[in-house]
Amino acid sequence: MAAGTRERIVETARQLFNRLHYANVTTAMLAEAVGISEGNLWYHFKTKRDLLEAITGDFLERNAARLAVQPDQADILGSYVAYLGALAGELRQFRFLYRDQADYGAHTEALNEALPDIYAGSRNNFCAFFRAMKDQGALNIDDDEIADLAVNAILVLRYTLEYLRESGQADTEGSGAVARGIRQHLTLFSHRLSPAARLELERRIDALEKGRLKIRDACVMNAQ
Amino acid sequence: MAAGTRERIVETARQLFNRLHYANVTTAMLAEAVGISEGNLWYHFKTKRDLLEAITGDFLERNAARLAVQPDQADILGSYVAYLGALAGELRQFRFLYRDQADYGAHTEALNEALPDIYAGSRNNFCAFFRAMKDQGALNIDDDEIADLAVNAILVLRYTLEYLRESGQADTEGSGAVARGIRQHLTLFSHRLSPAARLELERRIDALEKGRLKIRDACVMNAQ
DNA sequence: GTCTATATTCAGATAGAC
DNA sequence: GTCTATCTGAATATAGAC
Repeated sequence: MAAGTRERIVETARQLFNRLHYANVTTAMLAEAVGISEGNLWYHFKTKRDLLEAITGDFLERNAARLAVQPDQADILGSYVAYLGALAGELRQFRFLYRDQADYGAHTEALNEALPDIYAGSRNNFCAFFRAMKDQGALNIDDDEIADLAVNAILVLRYTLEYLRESGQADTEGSGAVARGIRQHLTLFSHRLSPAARLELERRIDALEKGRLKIRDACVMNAQ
Repeated sequence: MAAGTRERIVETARQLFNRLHYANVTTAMLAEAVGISEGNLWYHFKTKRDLLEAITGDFLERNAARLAVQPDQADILGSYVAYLGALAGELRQFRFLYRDQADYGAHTEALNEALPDIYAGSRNNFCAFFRAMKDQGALNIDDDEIADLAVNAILVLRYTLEYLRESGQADTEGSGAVARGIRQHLTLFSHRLSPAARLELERRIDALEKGRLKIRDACVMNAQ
């Protein structure tokens, strides 16, 4: 029974934080959800913030892998969609880290320091992809417009979640909110894509979502 | 000395909430900032939430006026920039109401119920402006692209503030964050504007910002 | 209307037995 | 490693004098 208590705490906390907001999840609530006593919680994590730091560490690791992605020149559109998939998973799995920043002081120093680089890295990623698309004739855009398009793409992908939540539409796991962000971001440059590239990109994004659904169904079956 | 204590509380609270986050402003802090005792605070507002409701009421009133704006067919670009100015002022003055929604439960029922309509109304406003620009030959866009452009405009204008804050850049009053959002949103459709409309829009946005600066300078002088 | 003093609540954290 | 019992501190709110 003792096996992996720490891991179960981290995993349960991440899910509860995503669902209810970091500040609204009490240690009593968390202990009950994990099925242990509060005292045991404090044995594994000296403070609630220590727990937050553990989750933040997982996030930073996964994020670093995403930022290291480069366009595959042999398959620009395929690698772009793969990148979108990685970003989408990150937004879903670490939803509260992105969302609850509004709660000043709720964040670890590590994350606060990393965020400027995370956004800068993301901008570089998108610029690299858009430039590669342009070089291959798939995207019709001026050089000096690429950086702005990258920022717009980040804004749409990242904040469609908040927009849906604020306007009363579901934004939690399984609601399809991240997928809607991906669709919406396409409207930023769809009209600048070659007809072939446009079709291909839409086809691959469909496939990405179908894949997600299959994974989700498998999880539901496993949960029985 | 008693004159307008209630108003001073509301005004001071709004500013503190904007600067520090609703949840981080304690009633003790607020009472000290206003220069009254905590007991007196409770005389004017039975609960902290009552105070929030008073501010929310001010917001909803101002917001309703903005949503009622229609494009002036005789001066589309001028009325569009005036609309942007109204939206910008709202985002600045009621910053925390937009931002701290992540703090689940921090909001009044009134605002939670109004938000879907507020976003829907804003989308309608932007659609009306873009359609008018198209009809006058200022904007080159397909009919079925207008709704998406409206959503993108809202996302950029509203969330550039969060993007700047998260990435470590100032987003508070006087930082120019809202102005940056206005600039960024222009990149969504700048390439689709006629050269004349493009120049005219940029000129008017410059003027809007200059006007703001003049107002701000005046405030600083008055504060002496 | 405004103050001082006090009460209430509850989340975060500790102590020590098992 | 896990539990039960208890403590602390901070924030919201009340009571009652002036």
